[in-house]
Amino acid sequence: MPDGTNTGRPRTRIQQRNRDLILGAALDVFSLNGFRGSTLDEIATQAGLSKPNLLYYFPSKDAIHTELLSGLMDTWLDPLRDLDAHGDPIPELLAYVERKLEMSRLYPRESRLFANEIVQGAPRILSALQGDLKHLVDEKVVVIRGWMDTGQIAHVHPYHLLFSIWSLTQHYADFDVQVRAVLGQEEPFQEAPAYLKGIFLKILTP
Amino acid sequence: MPDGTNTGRPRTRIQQRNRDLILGAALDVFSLNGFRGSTLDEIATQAGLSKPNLLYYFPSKDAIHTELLSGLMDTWLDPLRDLDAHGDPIPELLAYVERKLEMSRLYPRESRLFANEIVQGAPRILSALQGDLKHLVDEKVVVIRGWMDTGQIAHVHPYHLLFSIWSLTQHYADFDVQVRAVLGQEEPFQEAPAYLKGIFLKILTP
DNA sequence: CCTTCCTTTGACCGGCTGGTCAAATACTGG
DNA sequence: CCAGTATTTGACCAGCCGGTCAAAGGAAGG
Repeated sequence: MPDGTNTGRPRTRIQQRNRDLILGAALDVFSLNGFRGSTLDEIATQAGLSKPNLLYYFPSKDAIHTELLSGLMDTWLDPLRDLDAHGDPIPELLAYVERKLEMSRLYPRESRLFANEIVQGAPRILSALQGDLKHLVDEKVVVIRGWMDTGQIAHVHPYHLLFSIWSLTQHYADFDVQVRAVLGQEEPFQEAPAYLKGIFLKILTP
Repeated sequence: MPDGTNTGRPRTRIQQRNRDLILGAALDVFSLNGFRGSTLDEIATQAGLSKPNLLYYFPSKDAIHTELLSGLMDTWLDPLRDLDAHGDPIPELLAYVERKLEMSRLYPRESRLFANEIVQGAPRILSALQGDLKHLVDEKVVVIRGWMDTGQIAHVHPYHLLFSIWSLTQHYADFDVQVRAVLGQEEPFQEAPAYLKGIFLKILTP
């Protein structure tokens, strides 16, 4: 019956299991090759299912990708949502940096999926970027500007400050190969938290 | 005659022109879709040539990609090479940041080509990362450590410092779509130089 | 003008692409 | 155990993929 499965039925264990298998495999493949560079055969093999079986659960390659992206968008913005306007500004921002870095460490595939999509022009999520993302950012920038105006943190361009946080934290997931090639033995995530905390403290201290 | 054209012959105007056309078109296409997501037909169309004509000048899709990457690697590392051990440390590092940011502004396609390659696991340039790149970085890190030990700049993890510079500057090329979606009207490269200069001054001041 | 070499192309190839379908198989409630 | 439904699959399709090739078209020197 599945595919879109818009009928409000509750989804059986086997449906749940196979959808999870497919989405997991698709995350592996899409995050490594981008949308156009990935094939259904590869996803099917990775998931341990046959290709027609994939298409029994999802109507198309596009649908799998869209499902992944839209499911991820929320999770990805959660750390920013949790930035508390009523918290202590500097610890609050440092905690945000830490949460974002933790996302890179725990969910590198998700980070790379986004990176691929955006590097390649964000054809499928541009509207989400201009909508949900921009609105959330605008809202939080008001908070940050407030902290700056009351002298609680240094005055820097708030949008570019957020870009810095995204860029620096996601770098450890997206450019993992390069980071490891340069570091050699050293584990990237051993020093990264302290390093980032240190530099953002300098950036934010008034 | 072309293809590999290992014969030492000087290359005619028409050969030069068509090779340039192909490499330019390939840069457009590869940087937007990654290697596997790009097709020879697309590159040929973009170059205004027929597909067999492409393959008259380059032996394979792979060869075009490799040519682009290896040609780019040097250019990409030039700003770091120019970091002068005998210069004034802080201005020297800020100038490096500026050069890297300028690269993102002027050569976003090249930046995205690298980003695609590395995000996707750097299958074709891993050895260059572990070789040329690592050696150059190791060499410059010695210089930077020297500056730290003599108290001329603040003590921070030198490798992660370089990652920061790469990450922050390349972000404006690689995530251009997202940056613009969030900023709305404002031109990213209007505020970016001053912003980055400001934060790196804070990071580096002892 | 002819010859020679460089350049361009249309037609073609086997293999892979996303996707379909009917038939076979497993699972479930009665 | 059976009926009915959910799941799985082999065979298949048209179109695209990277790449080949023989033959045609151009340029340039003698």
